[in-house]
Amino acid sequence: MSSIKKKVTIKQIAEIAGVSFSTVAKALNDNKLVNIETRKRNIKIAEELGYYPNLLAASLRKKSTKTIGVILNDLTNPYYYETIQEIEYFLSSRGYTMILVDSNLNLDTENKNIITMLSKGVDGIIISLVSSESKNINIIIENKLKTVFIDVIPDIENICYVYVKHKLASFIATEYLIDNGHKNILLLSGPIQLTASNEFIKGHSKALRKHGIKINKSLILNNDISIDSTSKKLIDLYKDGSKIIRCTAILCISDLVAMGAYEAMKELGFSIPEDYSVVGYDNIFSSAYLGPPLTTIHSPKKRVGKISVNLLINQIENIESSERKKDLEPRLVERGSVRKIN
Amino acid sequence: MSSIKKKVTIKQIAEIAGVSFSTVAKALNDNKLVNIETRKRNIKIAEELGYYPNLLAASLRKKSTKTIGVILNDLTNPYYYETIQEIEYFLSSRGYTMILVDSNLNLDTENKNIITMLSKGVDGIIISLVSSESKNINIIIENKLKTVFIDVIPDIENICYVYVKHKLASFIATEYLIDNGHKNILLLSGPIQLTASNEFIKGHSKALRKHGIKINKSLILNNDISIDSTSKKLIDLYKDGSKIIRCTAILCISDLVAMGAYEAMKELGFSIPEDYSVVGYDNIFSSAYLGPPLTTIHSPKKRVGKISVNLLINQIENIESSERKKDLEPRLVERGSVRKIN
DNA sequence: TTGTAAGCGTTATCAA
DNA sequence: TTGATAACGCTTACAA
Repeated sequence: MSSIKKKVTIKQIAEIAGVSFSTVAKALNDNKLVNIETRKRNIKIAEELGYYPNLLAASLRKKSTKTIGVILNDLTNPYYYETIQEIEYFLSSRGYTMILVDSNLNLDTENKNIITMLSKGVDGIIISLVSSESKNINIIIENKLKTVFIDVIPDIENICYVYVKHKLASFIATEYLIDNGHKNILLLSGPIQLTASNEFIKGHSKALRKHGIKINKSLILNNDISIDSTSKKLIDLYKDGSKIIRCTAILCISDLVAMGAYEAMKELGFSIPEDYSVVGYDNIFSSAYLGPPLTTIHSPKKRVGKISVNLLINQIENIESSERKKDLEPRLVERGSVRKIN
Repeated sequence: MSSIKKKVTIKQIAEIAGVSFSTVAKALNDNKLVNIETRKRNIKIAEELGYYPNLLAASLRKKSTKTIGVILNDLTNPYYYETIQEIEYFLSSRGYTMILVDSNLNLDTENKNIITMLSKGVDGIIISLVSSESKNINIIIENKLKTVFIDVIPDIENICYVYVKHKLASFIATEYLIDNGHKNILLLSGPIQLTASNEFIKGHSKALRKHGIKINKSLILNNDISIDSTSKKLIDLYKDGSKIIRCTAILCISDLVAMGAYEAMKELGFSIPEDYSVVGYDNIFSSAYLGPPLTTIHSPKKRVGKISVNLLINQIENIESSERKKDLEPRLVERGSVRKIN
């Protein structure tokens, strides 16, 4: 009320209410042991004074902050945006709040981020690791930090994770291309040190094998997952007269990469899908609106968010649930970037 | 080291080091009053034990959490993604960390979010309000919460904000369309209660007036800022035989709205820019890759993030800086969605 | 039903 | 140069 008011605490409320501050504390927590009248009166006074609890103090005492950390390996990737939205949504509906940090694909930053979460006392984290084999995993385990891994999953017993089957994604995509008559498929995978890159290649190879198509290693490329680097790569390849251009389709490990392919084709004067068919992976927000709309493998990004929150909170609140691992399946979304040939 | 270790505190370090815990505390904070040797030794022990400070305790005592709250009115809007990235980046480079919450365009949720930030003791907030006239602003002011307003700015003395001139945006866009021969421009603005919607209309009208074009109120529409609702609206309008379709250009308050226009045109069998020219506003990530690439007014989303962090931290750390208000200018980005007519 | 008091893990003041 | 101690604002046994 007064304009020079200091932050109000339970002690001040206690003074006004004429009870001890511990009674106020109980009252504000709606403790049934406190007389209903006292409770009401204290709550009323608290409201009038504009009281809000100091959660730092409470957390210090209770050893629970009701906040969880979200550590992403690359916030720049639009892939994560939908997941973040869902995480925020479900977290808040469960009474939690989110600290969001970016590791910038850097192991040291990731390490720093994990320590920060520990220091700030989060109840748990949801993390997409920079690498599935980093030492940073040890910090998590040694400190018994409750965590759900998403996107990149370390190969460790008994961890809790939500995964999307990358191998299946490229398998589906490749079969789809084959069904549409494509035999010369250029595979644009990600950085070679990324587990996901290799899995994507495996699924692709598996589909080729299944259909009796010879695997041509020169048609499998590892490159950064970004529009610009993909576009540049493709243009360079073309200018160097690579035979890669004899392919009829391009399968990309990410819609971002597919967008890079779009850019390159535009630059080179080819059109999609007339000259080259393109299939992406992720189905990010914008893919449906590209010219032409991108045929892609949908990754259930929102479900990843929702489920990871559930797994994590169940862990934290010791809610009965044997589930600790979720492998989600991607699915084909047919749009306009693939042409049937024969 | 031991597998059943409890969280290590300065007391345990003190015991091992054979000094008092307060000496350890000073040592770990690199206090020069502590003997250099003691300092080194304590730090070494801390490292060996895998110590990390309990920031809850420190914050409670120091009254600073080194975390700032980011409260967005609609996390679902891709517009915010780049801003979030920048905020995270600059915050972390200044040693701060971010709590991110979504108000879902709901005043009660916004209120709850602000209280949460207060309770969690954030050092300040960056907020895009649900409404520029909400009572929630009072909570912020009464509690002297350091804040930077972005995107929607309340009309109040002496606040700190980063703004993008919406009026200028639509002015630029309209002039550009006029320069390209368009006189019948359909303006797709946002919800009528949004200040931004009105400013967008004002800038548009100003440009029309400047060029002696009569303002036709029936060509100004208020509608939700979303792809689907825009698309639906336009299709309905067309089917109802509205004369709106006699326009030659559509100016949209957001790229999202422009995307809705794209969808509608596709559905209706019109093509852009041949049949209708379209101009957007925001220049979100995907706009450059639409078919055709969207001509739009670029909003400096990243700069909003960067500057808001600077203004906020300067406030918090009492760094000399008279700046409290920043009005950023949008600029035209010509791409392929506008046709020159005569 | 209410109150006392200890404790959460730090920081910071003052004394030794 | 180091140590004792109070304090930050709350929760929670336990006592009254």
